[in-house]
Amino acid sequence: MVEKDSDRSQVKLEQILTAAQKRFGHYGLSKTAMIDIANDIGMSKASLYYYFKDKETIFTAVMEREQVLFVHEMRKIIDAPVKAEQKLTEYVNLRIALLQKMLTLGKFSFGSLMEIKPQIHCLLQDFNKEEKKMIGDILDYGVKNKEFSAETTHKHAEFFIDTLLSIRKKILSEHSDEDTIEFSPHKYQKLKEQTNMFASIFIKGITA
Amino acid sequence: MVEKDSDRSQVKLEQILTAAQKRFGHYGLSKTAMIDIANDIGMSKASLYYYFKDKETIFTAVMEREQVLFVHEMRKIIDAPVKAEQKLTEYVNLRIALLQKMLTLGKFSFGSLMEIKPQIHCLLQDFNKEEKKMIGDILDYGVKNKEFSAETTHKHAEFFIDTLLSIRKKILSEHSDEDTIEFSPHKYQKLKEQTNMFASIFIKGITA
DNA sequence: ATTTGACTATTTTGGAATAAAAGTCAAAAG
DNA sequence: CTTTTGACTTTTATTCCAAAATAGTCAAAT
Repeated sequence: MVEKDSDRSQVKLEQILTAAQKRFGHYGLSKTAMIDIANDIGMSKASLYYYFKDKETIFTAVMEREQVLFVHEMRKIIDAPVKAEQKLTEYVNLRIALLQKMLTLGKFSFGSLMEIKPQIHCLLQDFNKEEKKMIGDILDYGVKNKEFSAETTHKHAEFFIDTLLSIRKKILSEHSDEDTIEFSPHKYQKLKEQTNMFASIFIKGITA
Repeated sequence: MVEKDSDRSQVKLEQILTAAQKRFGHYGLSKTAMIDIANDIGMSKASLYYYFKDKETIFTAVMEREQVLFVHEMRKIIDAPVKAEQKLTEYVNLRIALLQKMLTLGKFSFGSLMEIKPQIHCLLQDFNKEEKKMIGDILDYGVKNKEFSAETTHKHAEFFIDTLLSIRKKILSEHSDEDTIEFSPHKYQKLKEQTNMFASIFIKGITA
């Protein structure tokens, strides 16, 4: 594994992640072989292990990239001078887009993959916390603005994130014969409807 | 299969269902053999097929019993002269109790069983519709009483039921290593908290 | 510091043999 | 005619195993 962060190393790292992301996007985690990624960038398989501990770590790194990007987008929304209500709505829409990326990326079933691989599970859990923090910030901002009633914003943020996750999981797991999930336009539509409805009722429910 | 509904037949039917319910409750659907049920009531396995088409039908019948009981309880609540808000709250609590019965009964994973067995899937779908109708009635009642804002109660009822289902499924599927689900006190508590919070925010969200 | 071929270790796959349970039916019992 | 059953066939689940594929290691080379 690489220790020193030379420019040369950084380039290689990016190269690997980009190739891996393409493979994972097409074939999913399990059906992508390390040798495939290596061949794509004209490298030997063994070299990959110089840069990354194992396959799971590469996958995790790819996911993390997307998450970081998402958090950046969200921070922009959080810092924007608009009503808290609008921030929540934008979050919901942006979150669906992220889901879409994650799914086409991994072709994983929420149910199986997450529980088994500890590293990925851990990453998602951290991200979940980050999300709750962001929503908590939005709610606090809404309370400060007399937009929302001043209740336990922490609990509300947790509830908001958890429920949205529940909705996503349920809709995605419908009709899943195999362990791969296809994010059909129908599911996309349904998910959008239900999450938007949830957001709108949630907002009304906590409005001062 | 039995055609004529003699008293004698009815007694046998009940006997089978009761024995089956015990077995399913202890060992779940897949780990309960027809021969076990037959032995429990001193009958030959072949006789069971005189009364029921197949194993799945027995299981379905057992589940249906519980559902019918639940609907009766709910109708009592719906007809009671209390605020719609209270009716919704009572529904949520009663619904958790039903879930508990269903789970100890079948030890099934929502994810696997339901999709595969068409008959059970169908029963649950019908029950789902029945639930939406009941909640729709409560919402209509609430609108009539000026308790709730007069919006599309039908859509709201659907959303309410679907979201509660999502929440149940997600919490139940947490940490499920095998395909059996244990309804631990911890999960029970969590489920209660989240569904109650959802109900309370939902009610505020649609209150006039 | 980086790369790799040759290596080992682990996982997955497929298939055949086996066991277990589902489901059928003709004949018997009441 | 209704109900029951032992003996039967069919289907499904389990086990075992060998072969193939893939993950991951390491000493030597660049």
